[in-house]
Amino acid sequence: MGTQKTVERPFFVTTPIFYISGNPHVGHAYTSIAADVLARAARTRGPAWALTGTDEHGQKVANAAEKAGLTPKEYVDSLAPKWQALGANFDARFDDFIRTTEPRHESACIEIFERLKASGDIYLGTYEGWYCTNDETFWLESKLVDGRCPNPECRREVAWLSEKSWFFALSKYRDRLLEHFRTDPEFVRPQSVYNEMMATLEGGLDDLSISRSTFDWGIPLPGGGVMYVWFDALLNYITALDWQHDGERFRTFWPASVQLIGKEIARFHTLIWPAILWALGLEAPARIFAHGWITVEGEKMSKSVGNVVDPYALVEQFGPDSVRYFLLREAHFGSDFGFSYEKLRLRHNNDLGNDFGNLLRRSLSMLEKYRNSLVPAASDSAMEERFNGLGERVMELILALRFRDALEAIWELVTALNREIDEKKPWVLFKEGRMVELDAVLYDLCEGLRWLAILTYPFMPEKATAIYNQLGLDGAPTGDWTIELRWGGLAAETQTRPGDVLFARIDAPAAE
RNA sequence: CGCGGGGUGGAGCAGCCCGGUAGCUCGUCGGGCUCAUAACCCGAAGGUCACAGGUUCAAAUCCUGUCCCCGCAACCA
Repeated sequence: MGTQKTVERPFFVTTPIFYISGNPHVGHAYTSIAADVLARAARTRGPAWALTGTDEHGQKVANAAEKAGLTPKEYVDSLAPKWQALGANFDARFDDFIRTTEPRHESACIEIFERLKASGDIYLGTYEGWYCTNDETFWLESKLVDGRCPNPECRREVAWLSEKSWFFALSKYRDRLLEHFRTDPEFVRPQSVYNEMMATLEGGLDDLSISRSTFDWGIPLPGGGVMYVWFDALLNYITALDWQHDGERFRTFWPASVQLIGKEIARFHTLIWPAILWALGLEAPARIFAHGWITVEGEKMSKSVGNVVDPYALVEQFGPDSVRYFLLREAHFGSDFGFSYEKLRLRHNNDLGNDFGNLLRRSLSMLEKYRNSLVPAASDSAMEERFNGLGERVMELILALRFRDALEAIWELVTALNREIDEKKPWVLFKEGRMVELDAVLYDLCEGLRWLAILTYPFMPEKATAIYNQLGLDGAPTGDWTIELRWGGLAAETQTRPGDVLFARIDAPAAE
């Protein structure tokens, strides 16, 4: 089972560090939410660490800063808080947020550079290619359009340039990468990305130029030039753990359990990154998972197309938990996913409002009417047998990043409880004075809801906690599932506290 | 011959790697219930799994070919 190695040791999950220029959109939130769900689930069973951050070097940042009339440092300092706030807006709690301009990162990067230089994995060579001075970019001959810069807004003439550059001996690691891919098919997920990277590998790898000398916004290298932004960016995953001083955090959490990425950066993470780690004598991450893109009406979100969905507006209208639920329930993690407000609204109303929220409400309402809001004593229940393996199943699905399947499994319990009410008809039992039967139903409802609070917590921490509290339980449902998820865990005489509607219905916007 | 992803009941998707009753959500139709957020429960209709060949006792699933859609310069998960 591929999930084994991700659960038996301290759990470490990362998002890519976000390139700081530009604005956060739902896609960034999507990655952060997924990482948060993994971390929250993992924390119920042991130590877990979630890392995110910002990628702040490079030509584009320097250009943008200049345009804004700021130094690059001032510029990135002004933007970083916006990215830190992104996770918080969706209740994604990271244990650390690293910025690549921090001393802890830069100094570790230099040390890595020096070490690899000493070992021969980094060497001085010559970088040649067609260079567009306007874009300050090298282009492959095959990309040129009529021999000119392929950027449609540029299209200037390019010049053949050759400069001294530091190289990372990537090609040296090709065989080991091939071997690694073959022996561990779970290393890169989903399958489509694995296949594509495998094909790239089979096609051969070139050494990677890792220094730039045409601009200076980057980590300065001894002897001049700056480190290529991608090389520096990848290193964040270990510099943040205090690799440099062989810190306890590093020793505890490396190698990473799951590194989440968007599929467009798979090459860097699945080929270059492991090679760098091996060059340093470290282990590759256990798994790299590339999720799909959120598309809008069939197109990838992009600023130029103007179809970017603003994550803050979504949170404001639906709340963080509904958006979290929607993205993970509706999308097949790993495939592209078509976003629409209407789908979000329907999930919010149907799954969360009608099925789940309403279940809580009707249950606690009956308990209030018939039993003064006091939980009856537990008795034998058919629910126990049917659902006793649910926690294990859901945990396994979450750690396998099958979020949708996990939520579907949880919803089997939601449906079963709603059906239980219909079949047992507590209002009839009450009228006829069949109190033993009534108590049995009411107990199952409350206990089932307690389970649901625990199971949905990683996905919807705020609402799950609210449910937990309405059930009369204090704190948040973050306990160890193997202990908490035993039918009968809810104590008799617990005083429930029916509260507000959890997922208020949201009506469709009026037709124009 | 550039690379890759995809074409499954009205809509959106799973299943395909490891062939063997085609599954989920929404929508539609019919019924039940009244505790509840006009919510809940049950049942039904509806699919030549893009098309054509092939392999097989058996193919949505494997192989070959064809058609159509979408990504692959930049911003960027």
